[in-house]
Amino acid sequence: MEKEYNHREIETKWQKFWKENKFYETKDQDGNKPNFYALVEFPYPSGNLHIGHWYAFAVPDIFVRAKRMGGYNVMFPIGFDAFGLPAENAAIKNKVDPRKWTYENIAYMEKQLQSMGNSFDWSRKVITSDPEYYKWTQWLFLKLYEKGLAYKKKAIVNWCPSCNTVLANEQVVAGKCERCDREVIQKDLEQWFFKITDYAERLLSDMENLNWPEEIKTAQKNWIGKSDGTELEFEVASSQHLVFSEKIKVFTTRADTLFGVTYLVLAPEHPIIEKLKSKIENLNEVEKYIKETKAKTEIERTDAKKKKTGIKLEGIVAINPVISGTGREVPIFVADYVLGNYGTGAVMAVPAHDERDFEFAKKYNLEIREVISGGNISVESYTGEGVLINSREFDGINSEEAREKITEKFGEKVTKYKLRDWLLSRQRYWGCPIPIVYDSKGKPHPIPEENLPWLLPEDIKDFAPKGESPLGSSKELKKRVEKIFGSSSDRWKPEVDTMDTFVDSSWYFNRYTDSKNEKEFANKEKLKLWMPVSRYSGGAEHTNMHLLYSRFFHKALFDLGLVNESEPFIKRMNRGLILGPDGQKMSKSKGNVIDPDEMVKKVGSDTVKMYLAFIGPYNETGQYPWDFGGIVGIRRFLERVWKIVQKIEEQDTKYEIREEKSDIKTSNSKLIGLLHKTIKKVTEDIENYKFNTAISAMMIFLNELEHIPNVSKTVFDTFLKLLAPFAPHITEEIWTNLRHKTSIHLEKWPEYDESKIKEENTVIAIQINGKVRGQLEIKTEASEETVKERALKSTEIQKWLGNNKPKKVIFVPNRIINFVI
RNA sequence: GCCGCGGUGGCGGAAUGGUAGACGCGCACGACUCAAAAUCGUGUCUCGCAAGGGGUGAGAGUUCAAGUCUCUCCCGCGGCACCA
Repeated sequence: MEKEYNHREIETKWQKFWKENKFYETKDQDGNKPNFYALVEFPYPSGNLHIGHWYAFAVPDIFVRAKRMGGYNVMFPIGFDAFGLPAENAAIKNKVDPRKWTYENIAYMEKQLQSMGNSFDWSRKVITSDPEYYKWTQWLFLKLYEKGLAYKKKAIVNWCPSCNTVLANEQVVAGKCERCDREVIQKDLEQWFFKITDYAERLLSDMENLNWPEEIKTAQKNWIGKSDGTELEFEVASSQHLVFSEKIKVFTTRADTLFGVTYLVLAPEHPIIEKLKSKIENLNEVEKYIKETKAKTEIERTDAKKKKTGIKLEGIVAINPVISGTGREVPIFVADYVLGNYGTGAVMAVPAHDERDFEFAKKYNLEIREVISGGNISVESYTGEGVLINSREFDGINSEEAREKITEKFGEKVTKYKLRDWLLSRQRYWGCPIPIVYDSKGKPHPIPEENLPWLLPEDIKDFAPKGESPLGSSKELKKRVEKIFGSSSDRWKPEVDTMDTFVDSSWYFNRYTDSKNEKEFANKEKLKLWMPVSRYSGGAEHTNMHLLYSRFFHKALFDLGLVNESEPFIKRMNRGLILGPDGQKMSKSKGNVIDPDEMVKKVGSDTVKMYLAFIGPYNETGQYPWDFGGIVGIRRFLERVWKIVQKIEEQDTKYEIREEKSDIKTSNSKLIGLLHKTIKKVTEDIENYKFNTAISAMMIFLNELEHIPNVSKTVFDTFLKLLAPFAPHITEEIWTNLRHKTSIHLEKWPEYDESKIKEENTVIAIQINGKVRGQLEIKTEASEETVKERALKSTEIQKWLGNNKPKKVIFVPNRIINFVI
């Protein structure tokens, strides 16, 4: 074996070997091995692999390799989430075809990914911008459309007046356009939506069965934002007490405060304003207020810190259904702090028991009527619960009971969610075309299935957004529509928007199970073999978007009978973030970017991968700064492993004849014990994604191994197998050098023997009143009596005890004996 | 404001309620060397010559025993944010 650890040579060699021998192409079934589906979020082909990709892919590969050695038939697929804005921006900036830009990036990144030495199954690769893929995105869209889960409606969207385009919520930063810093405005547009709100309850309740970190579950819970409450109707009357037929429905979670209502507030977009137009005496001012509200961005409008504004509707009043006589008629306001898209768009205001209403009432000098005791409403609102007062027959009962009784008598029990429908239309070129055409009346019709994939037209020169999707300028698309639906002038119009890329990524994990199927998005039997995903690793930023969208999509497919289960991901792990050496987020402008290619060249892929695994616990979403010093520690470790092999090889030639027998003799039992302890620790830590402590256990073992004169080959072989998932190249090289005929990665994962972990002697701490006063080395599993006897003999302990007799003795086997005096 | 996560050496981080600081980095000293690097060895929370004392954001509590459990507070990070 070579004296020097030449990582470049070794890594290239084995990567080639694994590839040529199709090592990681997974069969759908392999003997009686159980299938295991390990998934990582597929990357966007930005053009360059950064350290974050390494952290996202190389570290879970440790788990995957260990699982494979552990006897599972593991599928670990990879692909590209290839549609999206950056390609289009590059196209506009550099006048290149987004298609060309994307596919060149993919080719380059694939090469970079190869250098990682991951055990990816490339044969199942999916690229979301391939027509073979997006054909099925479109097909699934149409299935959802048929079921009424995809629909079109007018909606208010974020619009950047200088970029001339719709922005996704995440592209709006503090009310400004992410790219040009221009103030974002609101615009009314016809848009496609998925009816995710229909699934709110199931998305919420099905979380119980998911083995996901609690933090993700609570984040999704908050996002869905369920609240149980009551809907109540208020009649509307003129100031002359003439009751109109229109009523105002309000939603409240505090029906117990109904007697404290002193006014109603409508959202500016509430339809009743239009209906009662002729009755409103100050209509001009009201319309002016509404217009002003619309000019505001949603961010501005929903800023809770902003002072509340509103305007009273003169000439009309609302009637509190529970009050007769004074206080029965209450004024109605329009105010932008009430949202049109939540609840009923109208609220009953109870200033005594709601902070916002209190603030508003103070400003406009409105009545504050206390109905729940317990607070001091002359100072501030009291939002807690309590006993009802000023509420007639409900006086004296508590809030909870009152809510039920009042709801039963005057209203209706309802549940509301904060979750909004998923807006999927994008006025963009580089996305999956929405397979819809419109007839002369503007009614949408699906593209017939035989015409899928509904191709993204290629005759577009200008990708710059002009307010309408670039697809609108395609002659080819128009012709295609005419060909299918008839050429009688321009009666039929194609949909020109494309889909949000989150649609592409909401079902890709299904496609991996059957990525080449031309007849189905995935065969149901194949799906059954792999789905649901056994373990999904990814970034915390996807908690409320990708993960929620995917869950919704999968449930919809389940209801359509297309998949076999209603949840796609059994277990989810969120990883942390790698920061620059300065502890800041890596960014070109800060100049703190670590280039993985460069690092790999310098120290090798095994070292980079292992360092990332060592940097901190992978099962927590911490932030870990890159440390050049830290990585040399790992490199040193691998070099020491390399070196110790030379020692074994020397011995091996010396003891060639009794090669396999020499092991037990030359290894002392202490080392064997440590080996089994190490197997246990590494096995368990890998399962829990605590790779950092697994590595430290292997370091401890190596430290010990280096101090043993004769290193047994089988002991070392076992150690090497533990290391194999962490450092696949170097271990493969050493393994063959040790004259093994087959790959180390096809070896069986070592098993530990609990009985061998126990050492002969254990050091027990002797405490007096909980303070350590001495130590005692004694036979493992020694009884309390023995330990006590030996401990009390110690002069040190005698000194501390003096004439005191222990009142109490606490004994924890193999750990501690504590004398309480 | 609400929700979630966290706060341990010079640094990244270890610790089923049971000897805090494993492992790695850094640093110091030593060996090897003409010398340096690399490598190897020893040491490295803190005060103290020592015996011993103190120490896991602050304060209280439970316990024979608290980094770990409970309460109050402070700080940092992430998410949501007028959701009635």
